[in-house]
Amino acid sequence: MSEANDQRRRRVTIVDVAKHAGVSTAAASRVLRNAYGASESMRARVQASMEELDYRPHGPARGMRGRTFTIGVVVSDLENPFFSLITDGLSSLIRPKSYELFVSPGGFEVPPQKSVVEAMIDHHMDGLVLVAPPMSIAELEQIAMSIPLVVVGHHSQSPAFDTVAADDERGAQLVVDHLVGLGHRRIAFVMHADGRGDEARPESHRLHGFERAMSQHGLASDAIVVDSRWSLDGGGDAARQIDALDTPPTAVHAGADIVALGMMNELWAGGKSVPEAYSLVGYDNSSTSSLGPIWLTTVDQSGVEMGKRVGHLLIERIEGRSEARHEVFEPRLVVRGTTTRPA
Amino acid sequence: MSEANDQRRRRVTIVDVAKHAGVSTAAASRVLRNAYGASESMRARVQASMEELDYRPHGPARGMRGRTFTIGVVVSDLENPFFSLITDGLSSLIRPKSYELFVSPGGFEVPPQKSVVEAMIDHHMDGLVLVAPPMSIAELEQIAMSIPLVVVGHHSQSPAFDTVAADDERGAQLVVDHLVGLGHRRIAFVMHADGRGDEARPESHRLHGFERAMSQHGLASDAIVVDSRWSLDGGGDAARQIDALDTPPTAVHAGADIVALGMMNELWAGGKSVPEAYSLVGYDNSSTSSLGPIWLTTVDQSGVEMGKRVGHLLIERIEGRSEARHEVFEPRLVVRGTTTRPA
DNA sequence: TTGAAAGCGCTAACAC
DNA sequence: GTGTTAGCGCTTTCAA
Repeated sequence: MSEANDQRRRRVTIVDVAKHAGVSTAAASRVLRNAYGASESMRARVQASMEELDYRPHGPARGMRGRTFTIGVVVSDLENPFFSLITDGLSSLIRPKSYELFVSPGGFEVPPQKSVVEAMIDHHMDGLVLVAPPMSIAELEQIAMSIPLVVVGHHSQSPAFDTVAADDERGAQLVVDHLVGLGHRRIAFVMHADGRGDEARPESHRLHGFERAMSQHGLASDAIVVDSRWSLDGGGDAARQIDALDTPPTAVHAGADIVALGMMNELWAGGKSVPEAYSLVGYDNSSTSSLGPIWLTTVDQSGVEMGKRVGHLLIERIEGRSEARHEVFEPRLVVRGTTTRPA
Repeated sequence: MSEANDQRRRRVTIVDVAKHAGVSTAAASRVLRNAYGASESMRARVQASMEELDYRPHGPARGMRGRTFTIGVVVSDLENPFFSLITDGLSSLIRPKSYELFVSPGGFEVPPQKSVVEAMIDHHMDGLVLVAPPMSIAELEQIAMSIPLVVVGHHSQSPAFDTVAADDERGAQLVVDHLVGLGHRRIAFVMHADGRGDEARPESHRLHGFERAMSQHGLASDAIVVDSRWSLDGGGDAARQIDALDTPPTAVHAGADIVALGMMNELWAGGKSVPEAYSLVGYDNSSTSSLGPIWLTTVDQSGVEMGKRVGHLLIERIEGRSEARHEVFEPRLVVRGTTTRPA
C-alpha cells in the first residue's frame, strides 16, 4: 500500500477497470457497451474486473459522447392514476435494458411543459415520452427533431414521431351503446373545451364517437354537449350546468374519471347522488373509480400494456428506426354501479 | 457566408457564445453560473449573446465538472397523492433556481429503491430526496455519503442527512382525542407491520402516539392494534381482521388514507358502510379522502409546505451546509363524515 | 481483434 | 477583472 488512502473514495472509472483487466480503455468501453469488436475472453476478463471493482459508469461522461441511458417522461401532474399505469408498464420494459426512467411534472399548459421538455433535451436524454401533451402537432414535430419521441394519448398520424393511444371513438361508442341499451335517450357528454378544434386530442375523438353513436341510435337531437374542463373542478362545473338545464339528461358520459368524480362531488354537496340523479360514466378505469363507495362505470384503457408498447417503440427509435408507428389499443367497458335504467 | 450550411444545426456551445460576445469561454462560463468575477458590462454582453444565439447549456458537460442542476426524487409509486403534494411544493421552490426535478418510482422494497438511488447518483444529480424510504438509517447514511440528501417522512436524527416530517405522534393523538371526545372507548389502530421495530418510521410514531393517547385517556386496555400493511389491500385485510374480533371496536384509526379506503371497500363489498359499522379515520388528507361519497375524517400534513421546505434544505446542502437539520411539521385534524358518536 | 489518442462542452486552477 | 489551459470519464476514429 504505497498509495495514500483518500479521505473519500474516488469513483472507479473505466480507466481503473481497463488497468485492472490489463486492457485498453477502448476495449473496456466496447465491453461496457456490448459493442462489436471484443473477443469472448476479453469480454469475460473485463466484466470480471467491473464486477470486482464495483464499477458503475459515469452518466454525464457517457452522455458527452454517446447515450445517457435515460428516458424522460413528461406528464401534466403526477397524481393522475392513468399516468402511473403508463410509467409502470414503461419501466418494466426499459429497466431490464438498463435504461433509467425520469418523470417530470410539466403542468397542464404549453409553456411549462415545453420548458420541461427542453430541460430533458438539454440533459441529453436518449428518448422522450409525452403523455397527453397540450402541444400542437407542429410543436411536437419540432421536439421530435431533437429527440426520439413517443406520444401517448394523441391521435396524430405525424411521420415525425410515434403514437400510442386507445381508440377513443370506439370507447365513447361503448359508453353510448351501454346507456342506450339500458333505455336512456337523453344523454350528455362533458367536453374539455380547450381541446375543441384540435383533432389529434383524445377529447375530440371521444366527442366524435359520442356524437356518431348517438346518431346511429337515432338520438342525434337528444345528445347534449356540455363545455367544461377535464378536472375535478371542471366536473363540478359540468354538474352545475346540467342541473340548470330545462330538460336534463338521464345519463352523462363525463369524458374522464376525474370529471365524473367532480360531478359526484357536486351532486353529493347538493344532497343528490348517482345513479339516482342520473346515470354517470367515466373514462380511464382509475383506481379511485373502483372504490366501493364510488363504484363508477368507466372505460378501461389497459395503461400498463400501453406503457410497455411505448417502451418498445421508443427503444426501436433510439436504435435507429425513423418511420413512424401509430398504435391503437382497444378500449373495454367496465360496468359498475353508477349506471342503471332511467326512472 | 463562407461556411457551409450544416444539414442539421450543430448545438450552440459556450465557445460560440464567447466568440459572439468577444470574450473568453471562462468569462462566458462565469456569467452562465452567476459566479464571482465578471463585470456588469461583460455580464450584459454575454447574456445578450446567449439570448441571441438561443444558447442552452449542455447538461452532461456541466455534470462532468460542476453541477448538473438536477434534483432527484425517489418515491415508492407515483400514484400516492401525498407524494405529488411534496413534489409540487418542491418544484415550485427549485425551478426558479433553475434546478430541474426528476422523479423516479422505486417500488416499496429496499433493493429496487436502492438501484434507483444509485442510478441518480451515477447520473450526478446534485441532490436527492427520498420520500418515505424503506431503507434503514445505516443505508440512508451510506447514501448521504455520496449525495446531499433530504428524507421526507422519516424520524431519524442522523447527523448525515436532513429530514422533514410531520409530528406523527401528535397526529395520532389528535385522532384519538377526537374519537374519545365523540364518546368512543374501544378503538383500533391499523399498523403497517413491516415497520415494527424501526423507530424512525412514521408508522412507529403513529402507533406510539395512538398508544400513549389511549393511556392518557385511561383506555389502554381498550386499545386494539391490528397488524396489516399500509396499502389498499392491507386495508381490506384489516377490515376482515376487525370483523372477526369478539368485541369489535366502535372506531378505527386506519393509520393512512389508503388503508381507510381499502377498509371502506371491504365493508362496502359486505354490504356495510361507514360510519354505521364503525367510525373511521385516515391520515394524509389525500384528494380522494375529500370526495363527497368518501368524505373521510383524516389528518392533514400540509404536503406542499413540506415540499417547499425540502427544496430549501436541499439547496442549502448543495451549497455547502453539512450540519443536519431535522424539521417537524404540525399536523391538523380534518373532521369529515366518517366519524360520529358510537351507537 | 486491439490500442493510442483526440475530443465531446464545460469548469476550475492559475496566470496576467 | 479577464484569459489560458488542463482536464472531467467516456466514446470513437484510426492505425496497427
